[in-house]
Amino acid sequence: MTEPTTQILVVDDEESLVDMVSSALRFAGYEVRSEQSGFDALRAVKSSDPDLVVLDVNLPDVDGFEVCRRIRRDGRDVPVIFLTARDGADDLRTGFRRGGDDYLTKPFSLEELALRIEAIMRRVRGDGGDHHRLAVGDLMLDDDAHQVFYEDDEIDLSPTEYRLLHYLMLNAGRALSKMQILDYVWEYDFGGDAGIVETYVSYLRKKLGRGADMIKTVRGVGYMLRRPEAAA
Amino acid sequence: MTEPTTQILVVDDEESLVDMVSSALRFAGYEVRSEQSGFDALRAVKSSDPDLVVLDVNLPDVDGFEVCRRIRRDGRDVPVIFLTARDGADDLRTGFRRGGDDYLTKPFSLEELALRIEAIMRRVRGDGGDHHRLAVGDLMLDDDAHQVFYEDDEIDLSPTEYRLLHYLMLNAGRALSKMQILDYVWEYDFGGDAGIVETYVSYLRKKLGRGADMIKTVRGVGYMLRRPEAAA
DNA sequence: GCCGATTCTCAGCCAGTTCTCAGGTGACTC
DNA sequence: GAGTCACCTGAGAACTGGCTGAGAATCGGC
Repeated sequence: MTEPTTQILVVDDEESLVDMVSSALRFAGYEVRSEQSGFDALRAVKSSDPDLVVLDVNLPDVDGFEVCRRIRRDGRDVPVIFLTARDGADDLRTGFRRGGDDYLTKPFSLEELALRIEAIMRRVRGDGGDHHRLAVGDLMLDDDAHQVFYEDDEIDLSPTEYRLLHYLMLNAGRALSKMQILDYVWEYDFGGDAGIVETYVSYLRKKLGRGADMIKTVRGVGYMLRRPEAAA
Repeated sequence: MTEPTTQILVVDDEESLVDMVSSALRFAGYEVRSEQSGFDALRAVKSSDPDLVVLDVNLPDVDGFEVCRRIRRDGRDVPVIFLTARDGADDLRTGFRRGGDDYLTKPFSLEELALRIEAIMRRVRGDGGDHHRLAVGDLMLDDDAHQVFYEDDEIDLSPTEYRLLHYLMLNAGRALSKMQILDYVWEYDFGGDAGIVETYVSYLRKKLGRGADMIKTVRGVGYMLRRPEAAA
């Protein structure tokens, strides 16, 4: 968590997406640079030598694969996360899943992107061996097993519930607005309203049983996961 | 698992294949170096003295057999795994299966390659005496005999089922995505869709009988083999 | 070359999941 | 203490992902 800042290059021609992703990653503690075309991306890789590249496949000039190929040809094995449209991903699978690379189909949630980046950085740093766990009070989230425990009882969560809890745990002791949660946990093109966060918090609390009040409602703001001694 | 790192040299002129194999082996804990031509390979063997060579037969300059012959002539008996195209392999089969060597016809699965490498390294290290086994809960996989037992009952598996179970057991307690499984257990040029993983999990569960629920479905993610006491 | 085993595709079914909505409840304001 | 507002939660509709049986295609052993 306190390693030297990781530099990420984000490449996509949709400006709003670049903005969103960039600010989320900056917030997560990464140093971010962005470009909107293939050629600019290549130039940026050469000049700033990033630790990871988030690369859209559909770019106006050179496509993402070609950009990646050229990066590799220059002898850089920086990991790349490709962003692709939902359809057609299957055909591409074998082509670009290699060298520590990964891909994400649009639309994705920022939580998902953050998870992939973390996983890749862990792999690159070579600490793939030990389990990656997150604990707050009696709550424990095992990210490798995708399991959650409360006082050693396993709690079965749906994917969305899991992402929500993960986000809350990452920000334990900090109040998060419903909008913030919506932006992070849901796919970025989600059209509905923030009320759905309430519904999912309700689901979570029900499943947490006695641990339900670990999720504190911050009236007029949003929610917060209580740290055991945050009361002080 | 904690022996001094094994150095592997991967030689193939197809860049994407080299990338894929290299990263898979690195992930499996090997130290990997790669070359794309016969001469470069010979030079690399001399300079880095690898513990094992994965060698494509069809190279642009010198062919794989010749490379192997020259390595031997220099007095090195480093084991070699040849990669060959599917056709024509038959004639060669008897020819080069000797001296700790092995071969694999393209396309192969990464799981298969990993199994061969493991087997050879075991042979070379001389611990052929004791059986090489993998156990998770009441499941036991005997890699030498290629047999699987659940509570001492032998379970008869097809080759693909075996590779799948082996991969799951290697990663017990960790959720694996269907894509990850597909990439590792199936041949790398498999064109079909990830749904086939579901089918094979279904086969496995049927054969496992009472042990069926050791394979947990992680909805939205993939599958995981349950460890008996994952809480530790 | 035949036959059984194996691999793979496909489609229907079902359970779990996502999301919307609306009535209820509790908290804060004046 | 009445009104208002934010939040909670149950019900249910629509959808999705995963399971499995059936069958076609292929492989491999004899």
